[in-house]
Amino acid sequence: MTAYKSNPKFYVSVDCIIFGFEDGHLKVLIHQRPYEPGKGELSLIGGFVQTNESVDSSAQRILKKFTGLDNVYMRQLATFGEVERDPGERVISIVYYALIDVNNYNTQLSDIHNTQWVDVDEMPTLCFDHNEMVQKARRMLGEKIKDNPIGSNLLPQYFTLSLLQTLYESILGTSIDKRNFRRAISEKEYIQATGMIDKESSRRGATLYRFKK
Amino acid sequence: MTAYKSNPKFYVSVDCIIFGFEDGHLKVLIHQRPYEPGKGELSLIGGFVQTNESVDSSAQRILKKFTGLDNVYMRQLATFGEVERDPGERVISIVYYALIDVNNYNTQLSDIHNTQWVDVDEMPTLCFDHNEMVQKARRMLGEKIKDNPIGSNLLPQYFTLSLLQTLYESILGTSIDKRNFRRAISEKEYIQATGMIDKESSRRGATLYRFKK
DNA sequence: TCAAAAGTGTTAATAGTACACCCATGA
DNA sequence: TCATGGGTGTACTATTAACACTTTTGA
Repeated sequence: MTAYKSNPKFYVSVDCIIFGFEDGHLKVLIHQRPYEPGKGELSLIGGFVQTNESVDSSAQRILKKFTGLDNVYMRQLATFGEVERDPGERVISIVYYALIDVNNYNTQLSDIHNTQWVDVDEMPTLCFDHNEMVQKARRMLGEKIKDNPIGSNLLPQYFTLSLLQTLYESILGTSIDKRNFRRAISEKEYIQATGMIDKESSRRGATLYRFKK
Repeated sequence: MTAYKSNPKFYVSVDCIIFGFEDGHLKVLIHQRPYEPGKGELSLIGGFVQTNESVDSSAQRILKKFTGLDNVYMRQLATFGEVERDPGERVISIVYYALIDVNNYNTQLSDIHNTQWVDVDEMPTLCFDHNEMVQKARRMLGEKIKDNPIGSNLLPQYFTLSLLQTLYESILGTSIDKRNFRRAISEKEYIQATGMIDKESSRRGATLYRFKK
């Protein structure tokens, strides 16, 4: 074990890109950094890895602290390790992205931590390298949605195909032909129609779908 | 800056999965761990991140130390952060994979560090979570080769299409139809025929190709 | 003369893209 | 009655997959 002793140790942080889908737009949860350096600047949700937890657990703990949520879709994105990335001290940051349903998280916690949703297409300047992290996460999400049913994590349990299409469009940043989209979705076994009709979003009413589990 | 002080620090290591292509097989460079814990066990090439270098630079330094090579294709794979992953002390490991030409690296360094190439399809048991790292890197490589000209990093400057096909087959773990393969390759603008003929590998002789840069 | 690797086209199936109109309803 | 979003099918194009024989040459 003494062989390790000659090496330096580092602060290791976790930063989370928490995606949500609201008003037809893909959004990211951010807040004001509560301490120096960069106090008051906009920042991703983050925290430091502790000794008694794995890095993955740390990410889960942080997500729960800010949203109240457990058992969330979360994946490791990448590690950011530039020497000067944090102007205060050397911190190596391991970045995760998570997908949550904006209608189902703890808004009290949101108030406490002053979090807010910002449109991923209109990201303000964030502190440090956080904008770069968001860009990378967004590209990853675009790759994922092509063959993973990740929409289930961003949408309410029941949803119309129009809403699902809007989600795809906002993640991919493109517009999609309605008929082609509906055909493609109907071929996916993990999305199924319920008998229910949504009368909120249109006069005629739209079939509600859900993800199989 | 004092806000960070209450948090723990960690050893951070870099482990490299160095891929090479030899005798028609995809191989990984490993060696015997030179210190405890696990001294003498088989291990990926690795080392500790130092204070004066970014994590990326650290990976480059380690690669150079073991192979003598600079300017190598190397990408970050993932970070492994389980609490007990290293039985000695808590070490968070950031994993990279690299592609090198087995005919063009420093074999003196290889002797010094006792490195050896092992077939990725016949991996021995490595220490800690290193086998898991290799598996993940291999999957990543399979994804990459589908639309990146990464073969240029694993092959000599001039190569036959048969050799290129064998490379693809060993990375993807499948067999590929020769005519379909050659048509697909001929449509890629980054691979071009030279006028040269290789007379080593066959009686008839095969056209030598190269990657454009 | 024969073993060994090089080289070469066609057809079928599948996936993706483009495109426009009628329907049901509540205000 | 009309504005709003819901719902539907077909033709074209591009990509992928399956498949077998001839050529050249050194031993």
